[in-house]
Amino acid sequence: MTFQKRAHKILELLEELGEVEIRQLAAEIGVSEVTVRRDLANMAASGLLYRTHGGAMKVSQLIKPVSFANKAAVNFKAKDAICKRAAEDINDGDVIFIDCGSTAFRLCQFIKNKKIKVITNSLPVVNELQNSAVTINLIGGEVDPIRQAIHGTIATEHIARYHASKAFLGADGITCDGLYAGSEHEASNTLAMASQSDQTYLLCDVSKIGKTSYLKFDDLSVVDILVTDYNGPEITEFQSKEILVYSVTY
Amino acid sequence: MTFQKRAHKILELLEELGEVEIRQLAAEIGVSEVTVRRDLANMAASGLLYRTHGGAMKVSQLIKPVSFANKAAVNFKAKDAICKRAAEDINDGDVIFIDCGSTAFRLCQFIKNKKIKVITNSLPVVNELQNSAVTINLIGGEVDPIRQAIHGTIATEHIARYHASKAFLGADGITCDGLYAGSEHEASNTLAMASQSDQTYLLCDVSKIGKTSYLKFDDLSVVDILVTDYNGPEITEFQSKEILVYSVTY
DNA sequence: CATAAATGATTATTTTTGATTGATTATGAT
DNA sequence: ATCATAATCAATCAAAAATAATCATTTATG
Repeated sequence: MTFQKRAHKILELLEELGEVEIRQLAAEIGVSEVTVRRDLANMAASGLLYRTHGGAMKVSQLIKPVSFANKAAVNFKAKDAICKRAAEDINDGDVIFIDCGSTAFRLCQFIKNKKIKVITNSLPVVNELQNSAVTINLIGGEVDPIRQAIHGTIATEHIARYHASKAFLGADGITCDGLYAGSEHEASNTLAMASQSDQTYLLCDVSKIGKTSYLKFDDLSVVDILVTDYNGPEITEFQSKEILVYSVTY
Repeated sequence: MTFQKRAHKILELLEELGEVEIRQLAAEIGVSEVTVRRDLANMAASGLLYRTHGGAMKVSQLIKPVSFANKAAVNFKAKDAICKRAAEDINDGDVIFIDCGSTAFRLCQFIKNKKIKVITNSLPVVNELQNSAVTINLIGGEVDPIRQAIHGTIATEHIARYHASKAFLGADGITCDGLYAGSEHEASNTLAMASQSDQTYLLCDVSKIGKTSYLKFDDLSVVDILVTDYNGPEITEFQSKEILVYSVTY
């Protein structure tokens, strides 16, 4: 039983039940709880599900605003520190892209009072910024019910009609070779946003650094600034590729 | 029983009852009062409810933007009856437009189990159809924070790229002379949806019949079917304009 | 065969929960 | 109004459960 097969099974059960327990999954799939936990961590990082204490639930079942439930989210302290640093570069009057994904989502809390325009394909971002000072443009297209984001060719084309001063992007993994995504849709949206903005920020907590996923979609050429809580040896490699690195601590 | 699950339960009970006591919640959910108190503190901090001595209260409707999502909405019985009748015409395989507005929103509950594609510019519709059998396409563009909908020229252009078999539209007012809207944006979206679908249904409860608003945007030529709880004299006039009228009672 | 990756067992750490206790707040009688 | 009583609350602590981290073992892969 490979990871892909288990992931499929888990998503199936999740779709059917809305929420699942680790105990239950381990028994159902026939692997140890440790493995299930690892799988869930992976899938949560890709935005396929929301990790709870003892199990997982569908992202779409989260209570809105999502920031409420997210207090217990994976690695949220690192993500908050990253986003706080990134938000310092956002000024009134800016037009920014915000990518979908749990990391970029945490940017919302730091920009609520800024007079900016946010263009996003993430439904949680829209919900979160609902009653804030920012004006929101939502990318149109197919709704991905699992990731809670807008995807598809129409979405990608729609992004191309906008232009922003800064883009705040996420990725499933990043190595010195490039960026990795969990799905083609996400990759093309991320790339589209990058190409339509003056500066692109990549928000990556330590768990993403050095990690690869099934689809490599960029050789790091689109990334201008990497914001991360990681400070290991790869940092200099990123810098040698003309990437400015913001190292944050918390 | 995780925190998220309890939060759901609490919000559910709160929505139903208006206010709840800690004793009651503890018994209902099957956890200690201490835990309930902790949950309520968390939720109150996020503005999901008001904490009272011994329990909690629902936050006032004024503060919540999506006011038409709950049963307290205006005239909901008539709207439900209208939408129920309209939903009978929706079959598996259909592609339909759903307009923004409180009336069309109530269509959601009747189509959750249909295998259809819904194209909409209404954020509450997207939220409501989240865990349903339907696939959703969201119109892109500017987010109107008051109406909870997407509008603007990009939105109108985006609608033009789709085609649907049926469109379920709303209006601020309808007379024998035409349709009235409260804003240009809404009007152009409604018109765009109408022109891109084979059949257009207008969902209007009695309070809209005979009412005018500041912008007349159509002379009834785009309306194929009017679904309403009104059964006064104007009905024959609508019929004489080649509009099929579904009169519902409740 | 050697290396790398994935899995499972074990242990330490963290999170969650519920009980207890003293402080605070509401209620009603005077 | 004031006080006494009862209820609720916040804080602390301990137990249980879940998680993260480490290491050994198994399984794949070149």
